Amino acid sequence: MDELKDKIHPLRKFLSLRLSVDDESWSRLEPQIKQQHFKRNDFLLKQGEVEKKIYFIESGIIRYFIQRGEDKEATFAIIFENQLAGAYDSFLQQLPSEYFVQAIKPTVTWSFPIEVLQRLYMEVPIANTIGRITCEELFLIKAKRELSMYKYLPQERYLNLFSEKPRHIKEIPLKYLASYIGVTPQALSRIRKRIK
Amino acid sequence: MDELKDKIHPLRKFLSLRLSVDDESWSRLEPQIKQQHFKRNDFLLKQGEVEKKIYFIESGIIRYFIQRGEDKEATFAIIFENQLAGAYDSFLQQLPSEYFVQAIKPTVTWSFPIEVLQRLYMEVPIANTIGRITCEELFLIKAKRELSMYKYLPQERYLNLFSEKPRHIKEIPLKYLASYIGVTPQALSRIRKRIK
DNA sequence: CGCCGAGTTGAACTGAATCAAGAAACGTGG
DNA sequence: CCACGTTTCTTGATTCAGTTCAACTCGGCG
Repeated sequence: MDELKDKIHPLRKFLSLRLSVDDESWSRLEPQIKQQHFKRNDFLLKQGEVEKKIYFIESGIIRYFIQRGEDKEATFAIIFENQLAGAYDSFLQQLPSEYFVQAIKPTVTWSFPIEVLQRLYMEVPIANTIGRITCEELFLIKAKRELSMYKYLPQERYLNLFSEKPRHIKEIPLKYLASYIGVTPQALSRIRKRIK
Repeated sequence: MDELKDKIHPLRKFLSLRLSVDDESWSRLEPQIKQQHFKRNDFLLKQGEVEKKIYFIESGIIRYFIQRGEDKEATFAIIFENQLAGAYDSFLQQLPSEYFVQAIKPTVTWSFPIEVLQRLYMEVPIANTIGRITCEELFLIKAKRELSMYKYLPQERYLNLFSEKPRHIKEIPLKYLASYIGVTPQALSRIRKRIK
């Protein structure tokens, strides 16, 4: 029990790298944050649902995908531990999500519900800054990915991902990776053979 | 002169649609905001430069593009009047931009320098909220575009743009539109013929 | 042991890029 | 305001990377 108390909260660690979080503020935030566990293939959110939470990924991997036609899907984002996740566009507008958010391996998250966040904006000055930082973080991820889609070819994107997340890449089924870098599983299989 | 005084500032109008801006706060912000004019093909920012400002587009059209190889370029964003612009990723990180930001017709902007914004975060409570709203706005644009790239075919993207911005689309050279939609100018030319 | 999903490999097809050339539009200076 | 030159757009022919379809292998799990 004492060990748990001493261990710094992973979300606090994440926030502390981006802004200064004093004990007073943290003690107001901390009780609002709930842990959730997801099994492989569990959904954090399905298409048509409205996102009510922002998730911080303590461990695991999340993918975002949309459905095209009856049986095809396109994975357009993959999020790893120590990143923020959730259908943030649905969250901001409180409109139904056009895509799915799914764990692709067992995943542990910490999340704020939206009502809590909005109340905190009023009550705790730092919350507003957290809101801004959160959004900036998510913006940068999207901007980076957008650029990589324009700057690099599929095989280059694969190699980039490989050098950025060598440890994780093995845990992601090839079919999701393929979709993420913008080709069919067959094409990625051939890319792999070519570069090996 | 009196007419000018009475006319509501276009940026204030923009902000008021998203949060309440009292006269007191506005009077602190207003003197910090500078108008700038750009001619056709002027650059708001070039690759390698660090973005120091956030722009609000009063009128005109802006495109974002990266250079590939020696002579090829890819337009990945087009921004119209009453939207925010600038290399926001470069701005947030204060790192050199990987892309260019350019006016494709005569354009009038209002902009905050970054130092002012950061000072305002401390001094004017509402500034923090403006920072958040700004970021949310820019995030939603990116998220929307990302989805449209996955959900729709190039000709559908063209038609969507057409129905969203019929007035503006004529003012954008086809080669930029083509790139934005994700095809070559030749291919877009053929799409046009096909749907007409 | 046999099934099923995932990955690999092969062959044929296809849609868009590229190469090339001509037509139209644009703007710049005389 | 016209004439020339440059840029943009269109159209055609060719090429090619990646998709699709299909068969086969591999590995985990009931």
